Amino acid sequence: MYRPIMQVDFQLSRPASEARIVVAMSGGVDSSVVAALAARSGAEVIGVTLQLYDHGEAVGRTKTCCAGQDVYDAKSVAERLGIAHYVFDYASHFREGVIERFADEYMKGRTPIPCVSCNQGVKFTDLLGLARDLGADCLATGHYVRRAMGPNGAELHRAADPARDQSYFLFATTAEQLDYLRFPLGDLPKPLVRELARDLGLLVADKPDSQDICFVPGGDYAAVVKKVRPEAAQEGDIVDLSGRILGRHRGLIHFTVGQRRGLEIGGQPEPLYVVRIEANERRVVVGPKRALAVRAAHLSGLNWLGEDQREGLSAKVRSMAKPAPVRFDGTSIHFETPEYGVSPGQAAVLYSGDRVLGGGWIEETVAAELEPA
RNA sequence: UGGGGCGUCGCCAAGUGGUAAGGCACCGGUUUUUGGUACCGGCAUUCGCAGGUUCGAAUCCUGCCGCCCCAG
Repeated sequence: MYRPIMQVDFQLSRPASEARIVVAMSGGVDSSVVAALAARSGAEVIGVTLQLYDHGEAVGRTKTCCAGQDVYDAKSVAERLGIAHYVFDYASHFREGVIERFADEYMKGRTPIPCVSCNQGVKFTDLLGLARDLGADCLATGHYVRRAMGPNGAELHRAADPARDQSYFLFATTAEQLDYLRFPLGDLPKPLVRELARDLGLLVADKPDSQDICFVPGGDYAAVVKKVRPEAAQEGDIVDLSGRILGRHRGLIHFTVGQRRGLEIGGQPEPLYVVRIEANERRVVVGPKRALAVRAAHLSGLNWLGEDQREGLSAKVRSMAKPAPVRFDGTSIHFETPEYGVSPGQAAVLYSGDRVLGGGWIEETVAAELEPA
């Protein structure tokens, strides 16, 4: 039976037959399909996989990206597609730019987003530079996000499938990087991508989606942080909003603002949540849910992709949240209704409809004045 | 060693004769390319211990143990 092979537009500035596309291949389903789609486009395709870390004995696991098994999978896919494929060792870059930074943020009482650091550094700086060196017209990745051409150049938009949207992790992408990047999966629902993978006979078609932090094998990120920064395991007090000591904790790494579980403090009439983390005192401050309400957040490291728009915006303070209406004054976002669980170190990404206008890192938050219950 | 009170799951706590609520914590699952959140499920055959009364007690009686308060 004839099965139509989907064609996607790689938005090239010259005929595909003359173009060269570098595809970032993690070894997963998504980037494998991107490679396949690129190959179908008629352009010369070069698959590149970055070796970012090595789990050693953990090799063989299939839930993480860029480990031994994944490099092998990427290579196999490239072979089947008949495209060139290179593997580069960026482990030391990754360790410095992502893993150590991740640990240091926790040490400061903040909650990092390693995926953003990785996109900013290893992927969109190192790998992107590599693609340019290889003379490619663009670098294509498997991110679920859309790149659309607007009056002022390339724009970043949320994925068509809101359930898969990864725009949150790409807010720090600069206009220059965006100009060179391509995200062929942004318009496709995930099930279709898997279907394509099967139709193409890719052996990774049924590989499980990646989840958790890629460089943390068993989900125990605290163990990884302790390995890099042993001092991360220092104990401290857990206090309530008035400073009363309620208990002890086994290291700031285990906590993030808005967190409920793991405090091990019982006998309370209502659940306690981490309200803030005082790194210098190694203190975790907890309180009732209403104490988490935040009405504004101060941002740093702003990256702006849009025009100077400040009204009618919405913001996401975590990847899988529905954008909340906000006002932006240039450095802070002000929520129309209180937002909960806003943690320093996380990102605030600003949208105008489906378009990503930019975003920044949450430095500090302003508590909403709520009536005591 | 006079008086009073209390002892129910890790914590808080209902339940005073009819065969153990609930909350917190904890555990598991779902969701998720960050951390979290949320949701779903699990969680005392047993009520400080030992006897007794009763068809039947965590609930009544007796003794013992432990803790608290007042008075010393």
